[in-house]
Amino acid sequence: MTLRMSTLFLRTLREDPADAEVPSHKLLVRAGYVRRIAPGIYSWLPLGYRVLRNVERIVREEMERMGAQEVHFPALIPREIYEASNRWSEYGDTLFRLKDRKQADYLLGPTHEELFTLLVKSEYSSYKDYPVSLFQIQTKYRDEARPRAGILRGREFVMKDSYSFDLDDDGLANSYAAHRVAYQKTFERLGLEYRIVSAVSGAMGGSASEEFLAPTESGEDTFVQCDNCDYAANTEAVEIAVPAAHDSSEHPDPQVLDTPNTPTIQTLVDRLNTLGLDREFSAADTLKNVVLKTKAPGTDTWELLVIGVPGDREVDMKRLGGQLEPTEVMQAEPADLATEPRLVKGYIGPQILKEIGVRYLVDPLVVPGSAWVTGANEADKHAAFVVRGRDFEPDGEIGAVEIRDGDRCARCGGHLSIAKGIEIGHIFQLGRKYADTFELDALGPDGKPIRITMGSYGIGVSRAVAALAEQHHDDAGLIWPRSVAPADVHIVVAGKQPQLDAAQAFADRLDAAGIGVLLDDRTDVSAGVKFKDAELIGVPTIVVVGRGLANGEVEVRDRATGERADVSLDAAAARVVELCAKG
RNA sequence: CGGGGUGUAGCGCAGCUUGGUAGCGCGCUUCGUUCGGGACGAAGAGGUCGCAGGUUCAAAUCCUGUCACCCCGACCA
Repeated sequence: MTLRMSTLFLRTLREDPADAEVPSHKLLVRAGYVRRIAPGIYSWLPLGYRVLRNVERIVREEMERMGAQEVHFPALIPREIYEASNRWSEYGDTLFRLKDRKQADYLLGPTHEELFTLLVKSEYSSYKDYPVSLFQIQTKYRDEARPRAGILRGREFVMKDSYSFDLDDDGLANSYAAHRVAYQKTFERLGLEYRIVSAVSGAMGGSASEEFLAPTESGEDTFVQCDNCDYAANTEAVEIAVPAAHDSSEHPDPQVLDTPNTPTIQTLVDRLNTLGLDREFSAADTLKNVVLKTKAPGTDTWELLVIGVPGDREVDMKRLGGQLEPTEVMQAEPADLATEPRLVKGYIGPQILKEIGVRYLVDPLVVPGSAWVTGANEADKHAAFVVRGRDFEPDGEIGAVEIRDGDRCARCGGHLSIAKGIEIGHIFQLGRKYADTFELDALGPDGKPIRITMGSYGIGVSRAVAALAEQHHDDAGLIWPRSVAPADVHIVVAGKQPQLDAAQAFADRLDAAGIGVLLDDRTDVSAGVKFKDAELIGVPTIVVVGRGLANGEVEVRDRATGERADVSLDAAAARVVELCAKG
């Protein structure tokens, strides 16, 4: 089909919109793909909607190829359904709630586990029906605290979500693996560069969970990757290599030191090095004990928790929070500390925590048998040679330190580096949470019910458009992969009537061959404007019908590489057809 | 929720300190010239200066309140 720019509903902008920060947002607005309606809510204009539909099409094809079947649920959902899973209250402010004329409560679906589970429950009852995978491509609503970056994080967005239903864990593992492969194919076809990273499985325990991240500067997810092996993980889930355990007998007995006015690690290290202790101390020799508080789900009381990390490291609250979920964790405030007078701010050591009944977890870097300088639980005093396993025993280990560039890979010892990415997909083994909630059972061959186990899989469809724009652009504009581009070829008419006529005929010829054409047949703008617009819009191949036409030639340009070639009309047509066949 | 910033024409901005006829660029309309890298000239259309109240002879400008939006953080599949 041919889109004519003389009548296309499109207005490109010469300048970046004032409210845009990231490249995808700037370019999608400038090129006339989307327009903002409200924070995190966007309209899709003709070119943008074509890209969105192309992404949808590829996602749909790959889902169907792996055997999932498409359904479509309402976005408007009555409260009762969310009440059953307790999410009407649990979801909090992120849920869009509304009332109908009878004052009955409704919500706009932020995700659809309940509806999928209920649908399967209502239709299927025998083990012979399973396994089954269902998916939908749907508009989701989440009242995000802070929408940002255009369509990267919106309050209304398009998502493909699917669920697998299996009779046992092996079945679930198979469904999970099938989705994983389908996602790899999908993102490859979309032309998105991605990493599969291990994620925290969260409250459901032990099950596999992986995220598909598109590496880009503007991403909001931080992940860690090894430069030597293929290990990659979300910073919440990352594990880093730790030194070997020490033999605790090689350390001298603990020794209390006078360290007045040393409430911070730096002041402590400075002081240690003036004591003439026969060695140089650094922050890494100290054990920092950070007081936090936690609240288990369903309870109302906060409990103190002390985390021990090497003094040269910060505690990463995000990483910690991810592992402790669904328990909430926060920094303890002075008022919380005051409830336990034996905790002396700035001089806390783990030696007494058992005795006073405060839970103590250490980062794995605090290896068994290691000796530390740490607080002596007395103002202005620290203790040296405090040994894990001899002078204190933590209640457990938890990865708590902020990961640094250059930390070692737990698998191969290679260097880890930190990168940012956009989460474009997430697959995880949900298990029986919703099956339990809704009592989703199949009747087994022995006449006994079998509780179904589920997997949950999502692809951010509209977000993928933004991720593509982030990964595929240059200073001049967008550069779409052919698979999602709003057209296959952009024909620029640079000249008068003969050029226009020739371009029309050329467009018709390509159209007949099934090529998507964007024809710039505007007669009221200069060639320069058309070139700029073509680069901004980002169709992968540009054909200029201009002065070369006198010799029967047109110019074929590659948007990505900038390569140009003057060729005959026949050769140009053949070239375009060939390029599209490859894509 | 905390911190920072911005609201003036469709878009991007100046004007506000020191109150006195609301401006610039892009875009838009008409005519002419130009026509392969965001052309030129001429003539135009378009704004309750976020909203409300106050001070004043007079408010885009000063004061008070309020709303909205953007960015950073907290939070969040």
